[in-house]
Amino acid sequence: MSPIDRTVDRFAFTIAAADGAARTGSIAMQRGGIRTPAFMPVGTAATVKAVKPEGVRLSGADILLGNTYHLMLRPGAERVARLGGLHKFMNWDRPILTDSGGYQVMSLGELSKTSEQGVRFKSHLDGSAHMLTPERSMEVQRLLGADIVMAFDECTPYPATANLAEASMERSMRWARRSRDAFDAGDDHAAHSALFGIQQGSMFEPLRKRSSEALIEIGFDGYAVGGLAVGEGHEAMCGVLDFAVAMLPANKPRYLMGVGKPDDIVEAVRRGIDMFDCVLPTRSGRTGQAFTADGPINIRNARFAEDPEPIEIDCPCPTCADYSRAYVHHLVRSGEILGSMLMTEHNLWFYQRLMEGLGEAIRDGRFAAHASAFLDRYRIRDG
RNA sequence: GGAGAGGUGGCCGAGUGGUUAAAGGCAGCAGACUGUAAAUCUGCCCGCGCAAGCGUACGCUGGUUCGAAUCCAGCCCUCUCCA
Repeated sequence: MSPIDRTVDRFAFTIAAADGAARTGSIAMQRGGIRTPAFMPVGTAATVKAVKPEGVRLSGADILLGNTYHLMLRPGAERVARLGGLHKFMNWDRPILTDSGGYQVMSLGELSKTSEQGVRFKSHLDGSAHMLTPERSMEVQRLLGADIVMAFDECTPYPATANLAEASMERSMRWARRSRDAFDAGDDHAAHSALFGIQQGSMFEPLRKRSSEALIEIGFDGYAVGGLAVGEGHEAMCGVLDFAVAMLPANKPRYLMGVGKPDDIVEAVRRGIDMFDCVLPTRSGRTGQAFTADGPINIRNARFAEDPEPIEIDCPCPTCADYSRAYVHHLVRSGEILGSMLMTEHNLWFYQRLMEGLGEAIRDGRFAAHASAFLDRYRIRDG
């Protein structure tokens, strides 16, 4: 059984150091601490694809992400609960954050129908009908045993007109209220887990502002920025973060959902974001893209066929310790499972090292220099 | 020796008179991937050319036809079965 240490605070965020708007610290939770800025690997279906939980932990991750919608359909939240909860089920005893299904409102748009009550999904697996409401999303996340529960929202599609963005945001705020109420009714679960609200408002500053005020009024343990990295591009996203982050309480963790590429993360930390999740290191690993300090490379490219060097020189990850680009190139091209495993492992280590480097720089008061050095090097493509 | 089947672009494999530089798959060369409907998707893929286009091309050689990968004749080769 996953250890829950009830002598530890349910949820305590401490900022150890700040440099400009960037900050570093930790979140204490009963299943373990979370160092910030944090990157959470995505384990949608109760698995970070192609890596065992022990491998995820070795990369340096303190927390990972699971998904309400996917787990509700398969294997089913009640089944996971009968089996002792998600931590025990997947053999990860540290904190887990579960997304509420809000992203699937957008990504499965053609299979869903939204109303004030909630969202009716047609399962992408078998076409069966399912209803996800704020109340049901809270219940599913409680059954899973999530440590950080996300309010049920709608990830507003991009681009959205001001009118549509406003209507979508306002409904997400009503759902945030219902999420809060339903979460608080979950007694024992609520006693050792945390609830985050999600800011929406698309690209519009007044909407982001109103969303923030609504969330703060309700009160959450942490605040997420949602509805970004949905096609607007790096510059536009940074433009929104310029005003959106400061609208959220400085003494609570701020989580930028679904982000991102390494340069997105650097820019978001610069603006005061503490937590991230993204499928990129895992998905790209499976599709042949490896992240390096000199920018991403596609390991399938012919130029790596006889390259005896590791994916990234000086990388301390287990893949780079023992395997050459030529070998991984061969595995990925051959469709061998080990190729996905080695690539994913490297990318997860890269992301965790990125976060560590940012935290260190903040502690040392040299964030700006560190960020520009990183970005300069990252944007020069590896030759 | 007899009977039958067949030879198409790097490979496999559609195509039986014009809309075919020739479907599709694989391999190859690149690109994309952001709260995972993803071990996925997209583009290119005979030569020269930015392009229009030109040149080559469906075993080989001839022929029929306005027009042939497709029809005819001969030849070469492969496979299966029977002796």
